[in-house]
Amino acid sequence: MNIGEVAERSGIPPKTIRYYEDIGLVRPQRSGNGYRAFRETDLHKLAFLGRARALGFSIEDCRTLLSLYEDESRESAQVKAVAEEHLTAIDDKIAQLQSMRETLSHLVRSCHGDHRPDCPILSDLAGGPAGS
Amino acid sequence: MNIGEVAERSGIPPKTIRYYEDIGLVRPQRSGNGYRAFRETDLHKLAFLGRARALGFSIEDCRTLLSLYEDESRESAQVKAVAEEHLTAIDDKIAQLQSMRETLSHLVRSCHGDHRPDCPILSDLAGGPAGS
DNA sequence: TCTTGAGCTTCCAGTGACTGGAAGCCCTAT
DNA sequence: ATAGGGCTTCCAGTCACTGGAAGCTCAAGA
Repeated sequence: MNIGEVAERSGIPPKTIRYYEDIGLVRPQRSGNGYRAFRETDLHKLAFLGRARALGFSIEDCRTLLSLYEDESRESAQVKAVAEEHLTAIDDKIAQLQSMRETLSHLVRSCHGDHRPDCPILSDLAGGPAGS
Repeated sequence: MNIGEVAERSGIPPKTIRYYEDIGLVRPQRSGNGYRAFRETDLHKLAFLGRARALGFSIEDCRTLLSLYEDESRESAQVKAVAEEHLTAIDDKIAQLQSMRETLSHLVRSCHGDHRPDCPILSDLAGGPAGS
């Protein structure tokens, strides 16, 4: 398989596949013409990577997960630990965004949003409660 | 004021303040010795930037918000538009993270996490429902 | 056979918003 | 005189790609 077909079947753009090779996540063989020659296992790996990335795992996490996947003697606890840590990071991120969201939506609601210059959003940014 | 004092009072690290000068967000004067000489208005601007960044506004949004802040003839609708767009982006991000969170927490719950190698997390990554 | 166009290759640079580090000047205190 | 801390600039690295340029390969059509 050439890179184009792999890209289509895995849903990962050619550029990204080349990048993954650069950083050692996949190691396709080469044909005589210098083209990358992917086997089914490479495609499988890339699909794995695509799903892991879609769940927000970092590239380094993906590397770990792939190596666990290929390690017959892994312990599921290792996988679970990686996933739990990531889950915690996601929760933290959500909490942070929700806190921003709360402040921001409050400010947006309090701004009349017309042709006049007074704006509680700017007042808040300019110095906190001085504007409220 | 030198950069150190401004950093302390605004909560923004010196490196970041220099970066903000590089990209034209602040324009401190210079003393005879080449040191940056910040006035109160510069400090005020940096505090404004710190709050806007804490709400997740991009640097470009911050630039816009600063210029609106300094524009006496602004219309509050302009400010509100920027904030609403950002709010929508935050909502999108939260939704995306919550979707990840849901899938991931489901997988984590279904993994026994012991010394055995079978792992529904890896099975899912390796090909979706084939592992369940 | 020649050409055309798509697909492949590599390499370099840019994204956002900083952050770390090196080399070196300035200022104050001892 | 020297030690130290603070200031300066510039370069490089972060993360995960992504765009673009220059050039090679291959299959199809005139």
